Amino acid sequence: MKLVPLAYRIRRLARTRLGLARLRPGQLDAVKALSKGRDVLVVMPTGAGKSAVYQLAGLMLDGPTVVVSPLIALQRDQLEGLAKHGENAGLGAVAVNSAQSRGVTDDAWDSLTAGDAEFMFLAPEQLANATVLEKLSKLNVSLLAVDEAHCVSAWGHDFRPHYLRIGDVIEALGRPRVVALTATASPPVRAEIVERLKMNDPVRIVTGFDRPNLELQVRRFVEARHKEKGVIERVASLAGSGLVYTATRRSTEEYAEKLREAGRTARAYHAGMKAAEREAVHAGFLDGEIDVVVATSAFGMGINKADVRFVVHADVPDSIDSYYQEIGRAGRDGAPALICLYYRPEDLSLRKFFASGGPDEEVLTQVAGAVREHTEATGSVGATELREELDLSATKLTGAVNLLEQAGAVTMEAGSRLAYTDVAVPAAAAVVAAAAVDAEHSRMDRSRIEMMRGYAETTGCRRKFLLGYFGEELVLPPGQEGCGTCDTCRSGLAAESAEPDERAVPVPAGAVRFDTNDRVRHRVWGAGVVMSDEADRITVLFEQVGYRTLALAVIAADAELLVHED
DNA sequence: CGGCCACATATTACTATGTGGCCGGTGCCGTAAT
Repeated sequence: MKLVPLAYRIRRLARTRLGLARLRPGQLDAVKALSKGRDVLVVMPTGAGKSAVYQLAGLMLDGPTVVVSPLIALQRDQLEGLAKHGENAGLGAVAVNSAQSRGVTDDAWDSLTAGDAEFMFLAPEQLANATVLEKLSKLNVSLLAVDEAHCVSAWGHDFRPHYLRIGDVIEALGRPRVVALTATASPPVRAEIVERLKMNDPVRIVTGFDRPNLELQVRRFVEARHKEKGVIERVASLAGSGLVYTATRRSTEEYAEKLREAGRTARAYHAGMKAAEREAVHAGFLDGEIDVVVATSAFGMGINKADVRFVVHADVPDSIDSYYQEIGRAGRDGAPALICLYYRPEDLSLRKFFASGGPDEEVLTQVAGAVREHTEATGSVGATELREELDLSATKLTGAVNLLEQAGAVTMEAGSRLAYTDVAVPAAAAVVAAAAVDAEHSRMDRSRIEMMRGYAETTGCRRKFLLGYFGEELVLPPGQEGCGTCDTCRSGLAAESAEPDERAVPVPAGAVRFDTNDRVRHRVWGAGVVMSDEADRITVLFEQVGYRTLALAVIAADAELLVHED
């Protein structure tokens, strides 16, 4: 056999099958690593060609590729994208979901089994279906791609708990290669994706987060009505099309109406609207008929419009991760775009309410008790059997099982059978342990909200703050401090606050320095990583308690409080 | 946690302020009723 270099074969496939003349370095590295049998985590901006990574790797590896995708609408887009290249290119793709007829689903399985289709798209919930899993396990799946992989962390804990079960599915399928792809993931989110998907020492390909064409601004308000007025007047005056994000469905409708009165073709968008109406707004925005969409976080994934000129937030989102996702929809054509957050500290309270979540203790008690009884009687219980017995929705049951499993009280065995780890432990103790796991997660969520407060209230360079959150340093020409294009840099506030403030408690000259990405240990909060360092404070992400900001003066006054690790 | 609504009360005829209760985001799935 003639030895053809891997990179050459990949490039040839890209050219002949996908019609891609060139591959970006990250794409090629990812496909190479997958072809050699490695797992890969890809963090790349939208439009950089994440899809091509799993498409090429899927073609390189023998056996079908399963793509886990959060929305059926996204699955359709991907199918259409592949269909463009024609089935003859070996790119046959099918989907399995509840929105299509039984016949279409049967055909999908047939063409996958016959080898006519290489790719199967499905939502994580499908993988909880025993029939689906059984069919897949007979097909020698060679690659499992998790698209929009940040959903594992963002949705897995409560909203869509099946995201936390994908790791078990991967093992049940005999450990195919795994590729996780997302545009936005801070270091802790990356770590969580790798852990939850049980990825095996993955190659991490992370391209830069900086978007220099986005001008970053924050406007702070005391009165709610002043903030609303500010948003309306600003958006009414901006050129081009854009997005306004709000926290509630109701306020999307209110802002949209006021913006229409102010002369814009604005429409609301939220998950409470009828599907046809949502599609109409989406389509109208893409073709330019609608120039402003006022939306909850429902509007976003799969929106591919290059010339979005502004993203205005009328309410603060729940994390910098979400914020970065939402503002990242602006200026994809590379031309300047305006990003402005209209901020009131009180608006954080709604986010705290959503973060407080908390497990349904009654459900936890039911599930823990039932699994324990079954384990005593027969050793284990099937998930479907348990769901019918307790009359719970799949989502509720999975959420409870996830927590009990993380607490070590319940174990998932082969064939998705559940077993109680130690029947000597009463169910009530398992419930307490599971609630503690959930409380830890809520603490992490609240600390992420605090980071959002930090961004809104910082007097330093906002771009530096955002990049620091994603573990990246702002690279500037020598002598230049700050990006120069965010509001604090333009006003001189960032430069001013970078100078030591003589009114502040002085930091002793000989004090230990902490730099971004240093590993540290706090006497009370344990191990962590420094996420950002400013003139008088640092922010640390602690493994147990999440993000905390510490004043340098306080650290300096107590040499044992925070120390370097290693 | 904070905003909004309905309703009550107070002040004085159409409005102003206070109080208690309730609500608030993201999407799969599968099944029942047309």
